[in-house]
Amino acid sequence: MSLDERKLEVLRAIVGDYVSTEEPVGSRALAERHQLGVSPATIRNDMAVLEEEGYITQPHTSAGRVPTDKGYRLFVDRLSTVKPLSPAEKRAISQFLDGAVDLDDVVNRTVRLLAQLTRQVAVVQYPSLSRSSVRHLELVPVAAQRILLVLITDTGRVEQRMVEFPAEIADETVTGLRSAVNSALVGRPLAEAADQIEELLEQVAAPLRPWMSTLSTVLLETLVEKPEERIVLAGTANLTRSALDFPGTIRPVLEALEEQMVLLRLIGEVESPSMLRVRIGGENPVENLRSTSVVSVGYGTGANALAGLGVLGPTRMDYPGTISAVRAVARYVGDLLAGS
Amino acid sequence: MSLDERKLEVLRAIVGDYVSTEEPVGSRALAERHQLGVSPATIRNDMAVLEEEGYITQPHTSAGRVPTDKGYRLFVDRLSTVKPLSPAEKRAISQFLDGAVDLDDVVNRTVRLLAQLTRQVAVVQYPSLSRSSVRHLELVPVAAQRILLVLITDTGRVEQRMVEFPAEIADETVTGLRSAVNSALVGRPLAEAADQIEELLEQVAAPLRPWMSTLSTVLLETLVEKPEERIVLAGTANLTRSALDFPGTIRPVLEALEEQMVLLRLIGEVESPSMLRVRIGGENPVENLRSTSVVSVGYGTGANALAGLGVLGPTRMDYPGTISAVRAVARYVGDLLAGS
DNA sequence: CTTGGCACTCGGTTCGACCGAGTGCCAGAG
DNA sequence: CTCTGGCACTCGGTCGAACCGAGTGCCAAG
Repeated sequence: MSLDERKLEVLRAIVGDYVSTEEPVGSRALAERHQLGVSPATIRNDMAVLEEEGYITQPHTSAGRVPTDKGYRLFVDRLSTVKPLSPAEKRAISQFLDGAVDLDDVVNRTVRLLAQLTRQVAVVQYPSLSRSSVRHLELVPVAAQRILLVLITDTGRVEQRMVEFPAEIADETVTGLRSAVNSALVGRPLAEAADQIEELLEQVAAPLRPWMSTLSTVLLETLVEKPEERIVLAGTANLTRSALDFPGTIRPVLEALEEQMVLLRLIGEVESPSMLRVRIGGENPVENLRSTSVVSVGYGTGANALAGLGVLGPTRMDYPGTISAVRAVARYVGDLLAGS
Repeated sequence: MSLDERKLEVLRAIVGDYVSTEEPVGSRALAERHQLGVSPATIRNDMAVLEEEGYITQPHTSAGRVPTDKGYRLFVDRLSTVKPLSPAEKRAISQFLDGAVDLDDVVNRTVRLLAQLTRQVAVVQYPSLSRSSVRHLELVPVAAQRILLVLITDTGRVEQRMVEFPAEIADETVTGLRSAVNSALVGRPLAEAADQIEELLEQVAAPLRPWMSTLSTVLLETLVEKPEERIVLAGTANLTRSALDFPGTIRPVLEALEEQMVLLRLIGEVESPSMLRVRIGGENPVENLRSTSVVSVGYGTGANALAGLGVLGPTRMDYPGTISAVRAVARYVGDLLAGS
């Protein structure tokens, strides 16, 4: 059942040629362009075996072969060699990302850079709230019974939420609440804040208690139960580069990309940075993305991942190049955030 | 040169039929579907005149007629009657938008709603900073020489910016700066904040001066000189609905939509709410969008516009329906923000 | 001014022929 | 047992001819 060396070489050549030419590749072309040292007829025999094993397929009888998802998988796992970035690309990364003034800026630049570098659709997640800690909480009165709660995390994210109280709230009350929540929560990971918030309600001075009750409900809701994840996209125009890659239309892909939840499933499930993941075609959990591949990786400061980023493109993509680019950008962004 | 009543009626019928069938419309079909009271031959004569005047055109000799940009323009200006929203649509708007918990939520819901309602690409701008006032400024120390400046506006926008100081900064200094900037700027429109910021630098207590110098530079830069505009999109998948509408590919359109500046030019230039603007095909300032139409309107609280929103679609769009939807959503969002 | 008639144009479709890339199989050589 | 050259076969893509039909422009008559 195992394939000998030459058959693997043939598969590698097929993937390489198909990715660059966008056309099914036949035995003659293969023999000409690569030094395999054997005749087209021999290659045909190898191809027959590869097809039987499910690594390649024929679009129709008199056409060349095209890799299947399984073929790409083997290629990615065992046949591709790392393609280091060119100095120009490395320079582009640092030039593009240095000079970002805040987190929004970092994320926006990153997603554009990644789209440009890979010529695919780029996806970048903001540092996940659930993996961040509280740096500061601010309460800003905006109306008699309303205050704006502003959360600032150690990763630089700033989140807002309106809090509505059942009665008018005095300035001293706001001050009291502010120092109470800050002393209880600053420095805490959001993921572990639930207990603190409940404790807070008990420990706080009696006059503040009713207010704190409302506030802690909102805090629990927005910080712990359903912390908002932010995701940005760029390079959707790259989907139109080769119309052949998608059956009929790119519509289902565009639809999938509009769903936050889908994007989160694609790139958000990361544990450690530098853990890179490639999902090829049908391996993908999302129905609409069965004809695309996703390369994703975690990025972060040190050993723990803050969030994910990645790119999405046709299964016929330049895996080695894309993987290098994604990895390099993730590392750079991680370092950048660690320094701030 | 002026067209008589029947010719206008014919143009209206052509636009209507073409929008719904997506096919060039001929004289026979026109006579059958509309009660114009004349024969196809007569309609042909009218069409010949309309074509000579540039309102309609023939894709090729033996095809029916299609409206030109000029034809759509006349239709929008003089021939279309307002199409009120159905009760179901009105209900959808209020259900969809009520229950938003903060500005991000409002904007996100709005853009999705608009895309769904019009079945086009929806564009919504956050309340413009230059038309907002300062509600609160917060300074949060994040490192020895760094603080995070957080601006909260009366429209609920929260903006952040990192400020780097040349030396370590003490807590009292931060407190001093915080109260200084707040007392000087709270309640001021950002557009008029420049003078205040310069004054601030002179009036502030001497020990704070060097710090204030750095801070005021950043303030000027981020609040006055290049206030950041935010824009969100939804419904790009709608571009694929009819492939015929775009010459060859939607690529140029997707590219244009990725440029913040382009979007800003399309929907950001509004003076008063309820001033609705329709840009048809070639009227569009952006090269890549010459085959699309944009319907935009300002939204705001009371008489002054906060920002713009709108939709973009093929020139062959249902103008009356789209215009009503855009107007209704803008009004609803304006009211929603006025109440918060 | 309107109408019916008529010749004309031209894009779209269908059909058949043909070409060529590519395959699978087989027999013979190494 | 493996590789190779030869050969028949398949089948998608292209080209051209024929044809159909929608739609037009023009004209003469009402």
